[in-house]
Amino acid sequence: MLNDFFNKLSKNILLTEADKVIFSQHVVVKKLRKRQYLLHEGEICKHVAFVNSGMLRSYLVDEKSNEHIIQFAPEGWFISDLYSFITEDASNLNIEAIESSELVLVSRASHIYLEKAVPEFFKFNYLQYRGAYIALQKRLTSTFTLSAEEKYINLLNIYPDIMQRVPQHMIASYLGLTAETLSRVRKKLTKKKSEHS
Amino acid sequence: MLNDFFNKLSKNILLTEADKVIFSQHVVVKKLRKRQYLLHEGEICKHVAFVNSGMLRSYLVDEKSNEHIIQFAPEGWFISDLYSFITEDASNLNIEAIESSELVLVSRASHIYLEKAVPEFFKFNYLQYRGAYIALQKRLTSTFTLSAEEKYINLLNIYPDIMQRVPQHMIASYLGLTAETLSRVRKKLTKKKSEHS
DNA sequence: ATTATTTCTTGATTTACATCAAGGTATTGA
DNA sequence: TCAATACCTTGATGTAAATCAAGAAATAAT
Repeated sequence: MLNDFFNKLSKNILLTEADKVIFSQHVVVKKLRKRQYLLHEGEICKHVAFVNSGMLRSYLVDEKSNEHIIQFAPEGWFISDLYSFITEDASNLNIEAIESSELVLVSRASHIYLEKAVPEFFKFNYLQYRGAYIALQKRLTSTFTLSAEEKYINLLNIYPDIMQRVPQHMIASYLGLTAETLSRVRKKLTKKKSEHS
Repeated sequence: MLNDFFNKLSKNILLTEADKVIFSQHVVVKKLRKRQYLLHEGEICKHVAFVNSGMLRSYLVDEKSNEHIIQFAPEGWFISDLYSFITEDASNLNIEAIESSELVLVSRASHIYLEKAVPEFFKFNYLQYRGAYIALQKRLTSTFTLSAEEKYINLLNIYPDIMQRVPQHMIASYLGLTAETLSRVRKKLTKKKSEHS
């Protein structure tokens, strides 16, 4: 049940069997069917979720009720609203399963406990946050510097696997484009490709 | 010399006098005049800099040679290219003093050493990265969801102090706007204000 | 003091992308 | 298996912000 979770942690830190026992006492496994929610905006985010299988997305709905996808989380990834999780303020985000998924949930109290009880977990989170910050900075610069077409190509290069499993309008939403614009970009790209041969 | 630096750390962690001695042996104080650089793109980022006084900016230059400001760092802030600092890959960023500044520099080797020798420093960085990630996510969502005018107002609310010290074209660059657009936004806002009275 | 540089403004024009609208194609579900 | 959603495409039109251009103000430098 927790194997994938432990393997993920073990990629960056050293977990003893004793550590694993501690973890197993402080996490919960949960299943979500496609289109079920882990978090609705307005709620306090109660968990960090590790995705054992399936895929989730977190997104925000703006004034004009357009959705903006913050993150995709396929198997092997974590997802949460870290801001709400830490501050216990109401979240602006929604977290939804876009495939039927199995999750390992860590509550706020458990998260704090585990960082103390398993110092390597503290280190793991240090690395996660640092990496997430760097990745997000790249995303920000790509939204500033690239055209719609370049953003799309760039994204395909970074996450080819994820982009194959996700509907186009969600890719558009992640990139800050409309579905129509992305459709036209794709058309142009296939035309380019065929001319190339 | 290092008082501001220690005060900053002490806001989040507990530093002993012994810790301070260790720090003082592993950091370097450096001054930059206005328009001098801490980092040029293509170089490996060798330091994390704490700003004792003055202000720096980090920015990236795109294909069309437009500048995009990633970060402003006035006194009390840290600045670096974390990606390059960690991976030792060449940086895409430039870091420049926009006022004459005094910095406390921590090299990569010292950073690693200090995190081991002063566990509280490791914790400090954990908190820094986590906070930076959350702040950056807010910045990303504001670029997705807000109009030019809203972005500007939002930024003034978050960093009123910094925005008063920085030329407008740099504010524009930070927001992903042109200087002309920001100038027009500001004109419209002063008009609104005068109508209000 | 006055030249030079940087910064800001304003107008005219262009452009990338959004919006609106409507039909087509899958996929899902009783 | 047929209706209902969800998803994708295409065209026509609109628009916020970029670009181009040129001058005015402010700051800095000699």
